[in-house]
Amino acid sequence: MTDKLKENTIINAARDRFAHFGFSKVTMEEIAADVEMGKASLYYYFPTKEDLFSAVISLEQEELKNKITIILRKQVEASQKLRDYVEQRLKYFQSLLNLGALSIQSYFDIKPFFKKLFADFENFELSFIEKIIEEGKLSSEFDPNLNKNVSMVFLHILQGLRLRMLRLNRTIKFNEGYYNDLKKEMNIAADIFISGIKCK
Amino acid sequence: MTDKLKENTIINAARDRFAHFGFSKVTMEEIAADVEMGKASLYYYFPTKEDLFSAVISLEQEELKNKITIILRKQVEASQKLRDYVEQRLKYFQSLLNLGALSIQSYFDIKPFFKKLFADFENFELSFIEKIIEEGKLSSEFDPNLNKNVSMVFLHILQGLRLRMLRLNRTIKFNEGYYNDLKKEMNIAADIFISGIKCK
DNA sequence: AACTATTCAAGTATTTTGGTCGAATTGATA
DNA sequence: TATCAATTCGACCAAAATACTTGAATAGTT
Repeated sequence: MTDKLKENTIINAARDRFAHFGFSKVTMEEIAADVEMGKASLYYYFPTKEDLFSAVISLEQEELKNKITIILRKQVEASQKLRDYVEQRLKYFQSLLNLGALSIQSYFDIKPFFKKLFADFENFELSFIEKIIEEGKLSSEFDPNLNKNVSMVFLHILQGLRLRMLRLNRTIKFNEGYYNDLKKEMNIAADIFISGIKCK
Repeated sequence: MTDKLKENTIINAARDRFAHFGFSKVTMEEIAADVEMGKASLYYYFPTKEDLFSAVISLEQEELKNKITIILRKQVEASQKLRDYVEQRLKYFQSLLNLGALSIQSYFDIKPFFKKLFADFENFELSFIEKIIEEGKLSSEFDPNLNKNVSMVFLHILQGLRLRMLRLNRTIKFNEGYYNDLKKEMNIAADIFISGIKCK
């Protein structure tokens, strides 16, 4: 097995564990056992547990980026693309929750090693939204005189809604009910927003 | 809130946690937080973590006992009752797995504080099977000259199949695939057994 | 043979966590 | 109000778990 392949094996095993138990509940030894290695061998590939976790998060982000890129290429109107984005983004949020990457405090008291990862991703998202809105302007679907920060505002609205739900989410798992509530809320917010930036 | 009620609140919160993460992955502090108490208050009701866990197991067992008792009262032939029992018992097995009560080693190297709990339950099961088989004999569905240990053998066959599957179950969760395999296997075994004790 | 990449058993240092204790609080009763 | 018992929790401790290291062994390559 090649080096890169083994790394992926580890990342995938780690993802399965994290997705089920969350970051703090998974030990390096367990992951090592999953891939049938000694614990120390894991440290050969990933210098810290956090690095391994970062790799998992990166993978998740990469997957979302792909999905988002696909949305961008679709032959639908810009407002539909925004709606699709909202949906995919919510799914990603849920998987982060399961991974144990998010909690009320970790969202504020965010560890330094995650900061960059999330910041980069946020930039990607922002430029994605900007592209769609630009597209909508060009096709006369959206008002051409929109404030240039409108993309950022949209991004922040979604972030705010998620954060709010995170605060409520004191239970073990982000359960189905909460998830659907948040989904509805997001869709409504997106609809209003889209309607608000459309040409009158 | 009364004393008994608070106890149940704790047990239920604990059950939710254990069902999701397993015994070893749950801390008393987490359970305390769930019921909005201090950790020390939990120890007021349950002197040890194992005691709390026992209470959860007891609850599960009680629920299975109820289901089994209902089966006994049904107006169906004895062989069908046995099949119903096999199904319910398998579900209970799965929930124990999720609670983290079972693992390959814990099945052999069973902790003393569980021993009695499981032993009592096994006796209940045995007498349940005996009743059904007696019933089948009376209605001439089963061979009246059966060896008196036939109930115990049936019980042990099921135990053996579960134990075997437990050994295979090295992954994180007893996944759907394994579960269905075990279910099929159990049903086949039950069918053969039933056919074997029927009147010819 | 010489060298590099990889593995792991057996550590160490730190954190977590099961469990305790005594003081504070609540609430009923007289 | 005073008293007493039931209940709660902050702060603590000892033991266990766990992130991470080290150094030596092994596998693989040239």
